[in-house]
Amino acid sequence: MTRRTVVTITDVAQRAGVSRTSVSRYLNSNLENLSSETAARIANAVRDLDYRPNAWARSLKTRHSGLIAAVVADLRNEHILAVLDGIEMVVNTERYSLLISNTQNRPDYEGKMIERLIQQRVEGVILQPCDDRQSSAVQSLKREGIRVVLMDRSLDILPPLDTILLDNQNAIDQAMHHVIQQGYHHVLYVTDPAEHVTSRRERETAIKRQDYNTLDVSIFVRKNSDTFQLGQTIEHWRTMNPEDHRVIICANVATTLFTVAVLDQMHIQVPKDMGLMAIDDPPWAPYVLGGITSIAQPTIDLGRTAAERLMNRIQGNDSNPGRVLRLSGHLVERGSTKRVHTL
Amino acid sequence: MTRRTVVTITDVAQRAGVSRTSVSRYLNSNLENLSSETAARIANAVRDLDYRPNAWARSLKTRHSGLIAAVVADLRNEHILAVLDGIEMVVNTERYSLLISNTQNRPDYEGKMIERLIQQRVEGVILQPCDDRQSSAVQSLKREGIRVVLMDRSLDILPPLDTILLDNQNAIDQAMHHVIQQGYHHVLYVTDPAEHVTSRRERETAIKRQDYNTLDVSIFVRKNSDTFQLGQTIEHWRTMNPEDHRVIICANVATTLFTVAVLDQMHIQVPKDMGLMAIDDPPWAPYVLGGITSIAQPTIDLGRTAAERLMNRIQGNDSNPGRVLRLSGHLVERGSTKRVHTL
DNA sequence: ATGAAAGCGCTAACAG
DNA sequence: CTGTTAGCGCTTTCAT
Repeated sequence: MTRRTVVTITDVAQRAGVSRTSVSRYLNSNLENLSSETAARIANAVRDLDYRPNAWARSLKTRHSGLIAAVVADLRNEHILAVLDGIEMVVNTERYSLLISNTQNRPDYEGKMIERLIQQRVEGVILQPCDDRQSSAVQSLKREGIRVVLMDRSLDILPPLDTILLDNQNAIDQAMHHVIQQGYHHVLYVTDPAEHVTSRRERETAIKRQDYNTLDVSIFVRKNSDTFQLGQTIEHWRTMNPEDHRVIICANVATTLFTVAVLDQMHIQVPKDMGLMAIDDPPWAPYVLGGITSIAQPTIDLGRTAAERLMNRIQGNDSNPGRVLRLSGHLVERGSTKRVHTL
Repeated sequence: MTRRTVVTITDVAQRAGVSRTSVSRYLNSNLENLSSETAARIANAVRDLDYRPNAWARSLKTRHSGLIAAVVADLRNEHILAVLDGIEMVVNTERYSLLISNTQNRPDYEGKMIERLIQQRVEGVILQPCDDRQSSAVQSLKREGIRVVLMDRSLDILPPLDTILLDNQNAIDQAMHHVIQQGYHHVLYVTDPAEHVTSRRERETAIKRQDYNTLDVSIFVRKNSDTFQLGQTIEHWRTMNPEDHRVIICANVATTLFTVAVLDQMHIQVPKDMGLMAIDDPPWAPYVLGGITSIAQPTIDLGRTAAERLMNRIQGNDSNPGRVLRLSGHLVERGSTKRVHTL
């Protein structure tokens, strides 16, 4: 093929008739120590030879790879797209490259992937941990001097790492207040298993607090992708609370889609038969069920902020202790919680 | 911090009381040339020191970085998620790491990013090109011996590269046949500017063919995110064709969402006032407008196949010429094209 | 079966 | 302002 033998800094130096040092200086914009004449000669040589510095060799010397990694729990979750976009923007602006790993919510995969990232000598990792207990991989990262920022979910670790989260407590509060304001009495909260996922746990805990004392709250935890269970639960819940002040709150995008599917199957009318709300506000929310009322997450900001925090640590002070930052969601009111038969 | 001085192969060798060569052999599973005793000693040393090989140093020697890149045109496009997921799976299985770059459909960004990837010495690139003219970056990749696979969109390049595409012609045919079968006469095709994006162009060309002679086809090209233009167009189109055999076909997810928003604003009923179809089938399609009829793309397969092709070239025969593979979409029939007032 | 030695392509003191 | 020298951490002949 056109696979010309690789051109190195030595080739450039020879062609320009200077030392490799000078070429190196030129490449790193160390122009103070270069006469404009040599600089020009080198520039030509670089152009002529179509030379590109080898990042590996450079990294080996400088201990600076220009690599950042984002380790996410579920790449199929639409929610993560905007977050990744936010990350990509920052990373790119800082002239770093972004590695992406998908752990599929499996701690064992997470460990393996982080291990590989360490060997790849990434400079920093933005991690959405899939299990709050699994901190050994993170410990390894720290031990190797790799900066870590937690995103979307946290980890029980001391000293704490920089962590960017949705203010889940606040999000649930906003949802509950809205629901109360609309005059609902019975809430069915549909969520994924909280177990060791802090975001889910925080939301569930918030839901369970007794502060919303006018509300009767039930919780449905989705075990698998079988819609039957939820259908049964909804049916039963409706029968038990026949007086129509019912609203379902979905914990995330996945459960929202899941719930909508079930309601669809059951031919349940929203908001006539019951209301529906969601945490997180995907682009299609306005057009499903006459518009789904939701608590929108600052998704891009989540990513952007996480990346900024990370870059900040990489490029300078890694000394100050990690801080937890909670970004607020905001209520987006739509048709799915408009009560119809108010009595 | 716990930032211990980095441990190298030399440390391991010393601790195990062997040479670096032996350690290297051990790491690369060159066990033929190692007594099981030394192997064990090395294994211990590795464990004790928590040693991790440095990928840069290794790459420098072996010219094998373990890095693959996916360069996509728009990371915010939901469609790309599934594709990336497919890619990630394969790449990960092959124990490579995946870099992701977002060109935001800007050829200048694309060039810069590819340039960076070359310096990063990735072994292969999966590219969704944002402009079919811009091939200089791709030429550079080839010149550096980096394998390239095109995905979703193609490029006017000779000799052709491996290319994985949706069979756009076929997708449009399926859509048109469905629409005819449902008894529609007037089609409004809503698309993004085709200019130098081959997927859009192929679809538009297919739409324009005269084979669908029972159909009257109009085309709306979305210039910006302003909904007013499309609203006007739809209004006019409806007035011109008052006899209700109208259907809108959207070229992709973005235009579908856009069109749905406009129809919503205009209080147009689907399928009562007009039908709607979409190319591509996002997860929410079943729940919008009573279910959007669509041509589902084999998104994961697109990604998976592209990655497999790439890995295949990397790991062996790069000799055979690039081939173009067109994957078929399939019709998913839903409520949005159920004609109501059939005469 | 094991080790010595020579680099991979680059940068960074240190001299001049 | 420029070049010489010595590595970064690893692999790989080539001896032994």
